[in-house]
Amino acid sequence: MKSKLNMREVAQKANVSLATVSRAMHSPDKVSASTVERVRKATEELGYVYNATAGDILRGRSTVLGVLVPTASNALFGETLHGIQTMTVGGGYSVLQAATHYDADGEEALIESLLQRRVHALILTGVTYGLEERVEQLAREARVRIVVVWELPKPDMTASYVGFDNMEAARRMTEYLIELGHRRIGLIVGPFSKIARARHRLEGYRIALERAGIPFDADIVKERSPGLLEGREAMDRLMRTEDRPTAVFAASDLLAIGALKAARSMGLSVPGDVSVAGFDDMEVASYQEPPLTTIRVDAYKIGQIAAQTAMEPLGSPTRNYCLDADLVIRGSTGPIKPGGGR
Amino acid sequence: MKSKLNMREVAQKANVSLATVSRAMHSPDKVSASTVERVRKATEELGYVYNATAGDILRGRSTVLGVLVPTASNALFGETLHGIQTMTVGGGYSVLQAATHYDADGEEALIESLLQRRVHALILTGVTYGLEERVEQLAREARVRIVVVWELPKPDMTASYVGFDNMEAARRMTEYLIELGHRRIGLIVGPFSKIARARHRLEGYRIALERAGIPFDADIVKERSPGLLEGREAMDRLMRTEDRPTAVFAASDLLAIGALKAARSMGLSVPGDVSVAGFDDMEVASYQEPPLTTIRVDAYKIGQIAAQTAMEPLGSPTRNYCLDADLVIRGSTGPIKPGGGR
DNA sequence: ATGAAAGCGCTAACAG
DNA sequence: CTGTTAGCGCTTTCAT
Repeated sequence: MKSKLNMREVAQKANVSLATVSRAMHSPDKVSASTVERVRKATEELGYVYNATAGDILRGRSTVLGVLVPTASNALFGETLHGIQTMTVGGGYSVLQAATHYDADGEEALIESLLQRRVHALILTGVTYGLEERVEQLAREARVRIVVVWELPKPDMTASYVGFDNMEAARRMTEYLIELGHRRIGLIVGPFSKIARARHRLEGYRIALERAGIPFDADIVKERSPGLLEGREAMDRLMRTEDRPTAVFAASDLLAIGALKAARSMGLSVPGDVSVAGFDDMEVASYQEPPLTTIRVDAYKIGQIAAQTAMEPLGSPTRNYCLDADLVIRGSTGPIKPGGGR
Repeated sequence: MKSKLNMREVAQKANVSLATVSRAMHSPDKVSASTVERVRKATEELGYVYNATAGDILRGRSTVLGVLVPTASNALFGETLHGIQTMTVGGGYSVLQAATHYDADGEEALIESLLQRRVHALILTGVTYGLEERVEQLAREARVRIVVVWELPKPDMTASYVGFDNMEAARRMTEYLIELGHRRIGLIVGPFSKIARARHRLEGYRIALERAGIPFDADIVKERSPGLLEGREAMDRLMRTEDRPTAVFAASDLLAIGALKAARSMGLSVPGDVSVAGFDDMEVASYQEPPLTTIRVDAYKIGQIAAQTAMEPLGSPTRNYCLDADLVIRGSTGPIKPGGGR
C-alpha cells in the first residue's frame, strides 16, 4: 500500500546511498559486484520499479516518441505504427500515440499535448493545412525532431520526411486505366482540402487526364474520408450518374473495397462493367473478390525508417526518404468493354 | 536554440515569481487578470511549452495510460485503441501504446517499460499465460490500475475487466452451424496455448459439439495466429483432408477472410460447397463476397469503457463489464448440401 | 568503490 | 493576489 516507493527506500534497504543505487542500475561496472547484488535484491524484495520519467527530466533528455496518425482503426496506419514499434523497443524508447481523425484543430491540440510530455520527436502522418507553419517552426527551433511520413519530402522543409510520391503514383494508376481504353474515369479520393497526400493523388489523376487529352469532370470526382462506407456510397452515386464512368480510381483501398461492394449490390460486374482500382495495397486488398489492382506502399517500412530517424539525437541532420510506390495489377481492372459506356 | 526553456524563464520575462506562473497556468482565477495576461504573453513570446511530466512527478500522480495490444496492424484492436483515445483526449490523459505480437516474454518487458513511465493504468488485451500472477500482483499492490479487455471477467481476479464471453459466443456460432445440418465442422482458431480468449473460443466449439453428440476431431482444428495468410493456409489444408468439413468456423474475421480466399482459389463455392464463419465482425467482414457470418463485438465500445475505468483514481473499486457478442448471420453460411460431404 | 550535495522543472504550503 | 521555501524522484559532479 505504500504508494511511494522510490530509490531512496531501496538504498536504505540495501544499506547504501541513493547514488550507489542509481549507479548499480545504470553502470553496474562502476560498483562492486556484491553491492550490485544487494541492490538487486532490495529492488526485488520491495518490488521497486525504476522511474524513467524522473530520470529523463534530470538528464535533460527524452526517450519517448510522439506519433500522430489519422486514425488507429485503419490497418494501414497500424502497419506504420507496427514498424515504429519494432524499432523503438530495442532503443528503450516508448511511443505516445494519438489520432487526429482528419481534424486540424484537434491535431494542433494533440501536438501540443505530446510536446507537453516532452517527446524526443514527433512522427506526423502528413501535415494538415494550416499547421505547416507551426510544424516548421518546431522543427527549426530544434527542441524536438519532426518526421513527416506518408508524404513526399518538400524541398523547403526543415523537417525530415519518410514517404513516397503520391502524385506520381496516382498519375501512374490513372495512366494505366487510360491504357486499358478507359476515358471516363471516376475518382474517389480522401479529404484533399485538408490532407496534402490526398491532394497530390488528385493532382496525379488530373495530370494523367490532361496528358491524354481527357477533360476533367468534377462531377465524377468524389471527396470522401477514407472508409468502407464512404467508398460504397460514393461508388453508388458515381454509378448512377448519366454517362457513368467505366473505371473508378478509389485512391485508398478502403474506399475501393467499399466501391467493390457497391458494384456488387448494383449487379455490376467488376471489371466487366466497371474497373475499380485502389491505393495503398493493404493486406486485405488482395483478398477481395476480385483482388484489387492498387498501388503498393510499404507502410511497415515507412514506420521503421521514421522511427530510426526520429530517435536520432536532437540537432542531427534532416533526413529525406522517398520510397517506391508501385502499380500492382490484379483482377479488379480490365480493358474497357467494346460497346462500353452505359 | 536555447534548449532549456523553463517556467523560470517565463517568470523572469513576465517579472513575476515562478509560483505565480504556475498559478496563472493552472488556476488563473487565483491570479489577477493583468498578471495572467503578462504571463500568457511571455509564454507566447518565448515559445514556452509546459512540461507535463515534471508536473505529474511533483503531484505524485500520472495522466498517462499504458495500452498493450497484440498488434497494431489488426484494425480490430485499432478500433479499441480508437475508443480509448476518444475518452482520454478530454481528460487530459495521453496514451502510451505498445504491441506484444502474441509474445509473452516481450509482453512482460513491455509492461515493465510502461510501469517505468509511471502510467496511471495499464489496459491489457487479455493476459498471456504465465503473466497472470504478475498482473494480479500489480493490481493488488494498487500502484497502477489494471484493466483487462477482450476477455470475460474472472471471479477471482482483482483487475478490472471489459470484455464478453468468448466461450459462449463460440458455442453459439458452432450451434448455429450444427443447426444448419453440419456435423463435420472445422475450426481455425488463435494461439490458444497462449491466449485465453482463443482457448475460450476453442472451448465453446468443443462444448457445442459435445452437446450435439459430435466427436471432437483434432485433425480439423487448426491453431494459427490471427492473420489473412494463416487463414488461407489453414483453410487450404482443411479442404484437402479426406472427409473434409462442410463448414469451417474461423474464430477471427481475418482468418475467415483468408479462408474465403482459399475456398475461391480451390474453386469451392461458399456457402454452397462449404460454409465459412468468422468472429469479431470487423468492419470489412460485411464487405466480403459473400458477406461473412460472424460474431459481432463492439471493439470501439470496449475501448471507451476501458479508458473510463482506467482513468479512475487509484484505489477505486474494480469494475467488470460483460458486453454482448451476438451472432450475425450473413451470406457465407448456409445449410449443408443434401448430398453433402465430399 | 561509495557518499554528500547540488539540482532538473515544476508544485504546494505558508506567509505577507 | 503574490513571493518564499521546501521538495518530488532521480542523476551527477566532487570528494573521500
